[in-house]
Amino acid sequence: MTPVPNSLLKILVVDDERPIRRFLSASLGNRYQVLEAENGNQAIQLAALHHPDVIILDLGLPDMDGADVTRRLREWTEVPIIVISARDGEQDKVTALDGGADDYLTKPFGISELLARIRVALRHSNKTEEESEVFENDDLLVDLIKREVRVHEQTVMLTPTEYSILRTLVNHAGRVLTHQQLIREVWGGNYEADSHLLRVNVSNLRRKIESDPLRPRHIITEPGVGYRLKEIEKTHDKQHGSTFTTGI
Amino acid sequence: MTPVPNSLLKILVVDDERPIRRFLSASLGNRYQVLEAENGNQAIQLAALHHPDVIILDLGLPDMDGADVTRRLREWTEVPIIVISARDGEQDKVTALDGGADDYLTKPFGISELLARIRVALRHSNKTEEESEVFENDDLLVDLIKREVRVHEQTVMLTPTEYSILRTLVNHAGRVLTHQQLIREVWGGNYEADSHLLRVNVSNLRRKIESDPLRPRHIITEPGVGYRLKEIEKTHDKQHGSTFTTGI
DNA sequence: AATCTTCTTGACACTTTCTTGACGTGTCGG
DNA sequence: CCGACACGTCAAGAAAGTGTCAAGAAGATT
Repeated sequence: MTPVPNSLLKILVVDDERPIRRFLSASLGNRYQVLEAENGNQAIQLAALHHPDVIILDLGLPDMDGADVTRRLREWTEVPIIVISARDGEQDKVTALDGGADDYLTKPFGISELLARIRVALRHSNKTEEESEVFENDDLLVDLIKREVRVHEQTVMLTPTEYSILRTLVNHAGRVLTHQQLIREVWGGNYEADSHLLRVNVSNLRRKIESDPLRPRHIITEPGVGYRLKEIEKTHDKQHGSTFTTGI
Repeated sequence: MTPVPNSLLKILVVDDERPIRRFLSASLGNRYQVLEAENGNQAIQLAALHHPDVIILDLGLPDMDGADVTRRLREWTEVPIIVISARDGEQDKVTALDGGADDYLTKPFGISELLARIRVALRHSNKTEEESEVFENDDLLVDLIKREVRVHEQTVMLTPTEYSILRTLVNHAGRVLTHQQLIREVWGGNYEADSHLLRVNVSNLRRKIESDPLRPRHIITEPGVGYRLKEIEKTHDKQHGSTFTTGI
């Protein structure tokens, strides 16, 4: 499990026809790392496992509807989905786009157009990720670009899972993340929700980044809900405020 | 308390042919506020002046190339640009998309497809916007996105049940909720109707959010019926104004 | 194959929250 | 004035959630 897309960008190609898969793989293989799936279930599994940067999805799958695949994926990820289909009907396009797809190409299409639309999709996701590249609060500093975490100017080593949890919290700093949301984001969509696993990892994470793990100041527990990464404190409030809120 | 954007979203239509502008304006006018430009300079001026949420750009403009318009716009804004063009060549599409456009439609196209692609573009830009649903009345503030409750600017900690009750009341602020409705919403549909349980939790909730629990000003008891959350000022959503720079 | 790190699972102590029952208060009609 | 009724408060046991330790499993590296 590699939670961080460090080097080559990954593209998942979903199509039931082998020749088309091979053609796309060959066309994209120069620039991207290509994963292939031949049905919907395999697509969802691979997406959960590898966290691709773009998904190219053919609508005519044998086991499930393309719209179902999109919906299932959208439950836990916002990876750009480019739908390709032989059907040129306007209603098909509207259904797919409203169902969560980001683009729709009608077969046959030129490979350079597909590449250009992939670049557009990547541009979009890059933009959102760069919004919060560095998080800093008090003695904690998280650099999402360098993948570096510092406490009191000291670099600390985190395991991939720990870093993945922290990264997710940083991306939604200040907001409560439910156990489910964190588990989905860290372990993938089809993982059975076991909050115990999450608790152990949060415990380990706290031991590394909290100066007093018994009274955590960064990763706040929201009882019954999940966790929250505390943002910059207000100046006039000198007590460590009980910025808690819980709910279902 | 609707998650819908506040005012009407603005769309800038750029096309030199008047009939097409009129047609698009008529088609989009139901849902969006439409601005029209007939050349590149006008388009850039209007974009700078009105900050539209989406730009629909025809490539064949009299005064400047469509690619130039895109480039000029991209110098200062990341507003989604949907290019429409009569030219179906693949190279045209690649050039436009790599030049900063977010989508490319070949004329003639169906209006419902255009609308769907506009929704996709809006979905993308909305993703970065931090909308919050906030209920505010006097000294009480409930942020349903952050799951944060404040009284007198002080964050208070609520248990999951308490928060669930308060959230239900906020969602129907001003209206009376019967005991049955609240119990069903908080504990689930098949729960035995025991209003005593509800009373205990409301009591605990009041102790936390009412400055004088003996004379509650927010959660009003409607004898024999249920409870009501008093509202004076309606909810307000956070705007996506450029005046707010939430630095990390 | 041996070693190391990391992940996962189970057990346990601890804390918080939920639920129940008892009791007090206030209102209203007889 | 009294009883019936609905509501609010308190306290204690039950239930659920949380944090930590430790040992085995899985995977990578050498």
